[in-house]
Amino acid sequence: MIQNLNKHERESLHEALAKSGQKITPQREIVYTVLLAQRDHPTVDEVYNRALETMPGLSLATVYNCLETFVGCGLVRQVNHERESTRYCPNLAPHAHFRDESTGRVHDIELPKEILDQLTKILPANFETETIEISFQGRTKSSTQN
Amino acid sequence: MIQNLNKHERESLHEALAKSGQKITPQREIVYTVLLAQRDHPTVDEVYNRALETMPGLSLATVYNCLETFVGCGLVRQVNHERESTRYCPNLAPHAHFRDESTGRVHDIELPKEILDQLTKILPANFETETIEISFQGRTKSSTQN
DNA sequence: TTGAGATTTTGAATCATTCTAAACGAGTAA
DNA sequence: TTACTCGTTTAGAATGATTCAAAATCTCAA
Repeated sequence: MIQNLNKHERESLHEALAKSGQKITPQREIVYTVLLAQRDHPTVDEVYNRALETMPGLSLATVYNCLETFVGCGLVRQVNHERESTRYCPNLAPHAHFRDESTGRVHDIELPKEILDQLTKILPANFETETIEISFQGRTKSSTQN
Repeated sequence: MIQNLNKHERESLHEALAKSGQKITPQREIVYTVLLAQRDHPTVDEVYNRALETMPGLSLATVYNCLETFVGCGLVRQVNHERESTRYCPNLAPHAHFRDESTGRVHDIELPKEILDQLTKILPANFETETIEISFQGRTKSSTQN
């Protein structure tokens, strides 16, 4: 079952929403809770189904809305791979993603600050970056499967 | 108007198709020609409309087919940004993409080999990469607009 | 407690992409 | 030449994730 948000988690949610002038709603709390509970980069549909267990009346559109709101206030990142359904990730530390083609799973890859710095340096001077997305695609060589 | 393929370009097309056991067709030549003629990362629809000028009967499905074929034989790369239409890019040198939010345009950014090397090093040992996608999103600070 | 404005809900609409089945075409064997 | 085979193209239908619209409901500041 899905744990409630702890004090710190609830605070960052409320803070982030307040900062961008949005309201706290049960739906938003639950969707955020679902994201934190299982950090496996779920799709909207997966979030929806997990959230339904706690709030049976919840609608899919609301999940879309909530997630969009979270992305808007920087609480959550979108993960896009090819044309697949968008996935969502509450890991705010700079990181890349590795998508395992055999399982479809997405793994977070910690991203050293130096590399990020170097990356921004390859841009022409007048290019101002807002977001950088780095995604690997490949396979994991079994044995110690992650 | 769209130039024909030069000798070298036609050769790489034929070679790539032959290597993966596929046929040379007028449609494929035209679609490839369109891609080389204007390297602005067109969407399928844009490619389709440009190609129609040369081959009025061409169908959209065929453009999808051709582009998929090219990606399959490594002649062309897909460029995905968020949920937008897939764009296509005949630049085979390793490079990243910068998407200008104000214009929607996508710019190629040359990618130094060292950075690529460093990037593959941050992966766990058993992760085998097939493709890496690096995309920046932001704005260009006018003045010397590119 | 109230009212304004934000949010949620349902179901319809959109739109890029994929699928299907029939027609076509190039190359090969007879 | 003719027939055959297979990959390709075509048109249109189908799919599926996402967005939209309008009405109902809720949140929060006053």
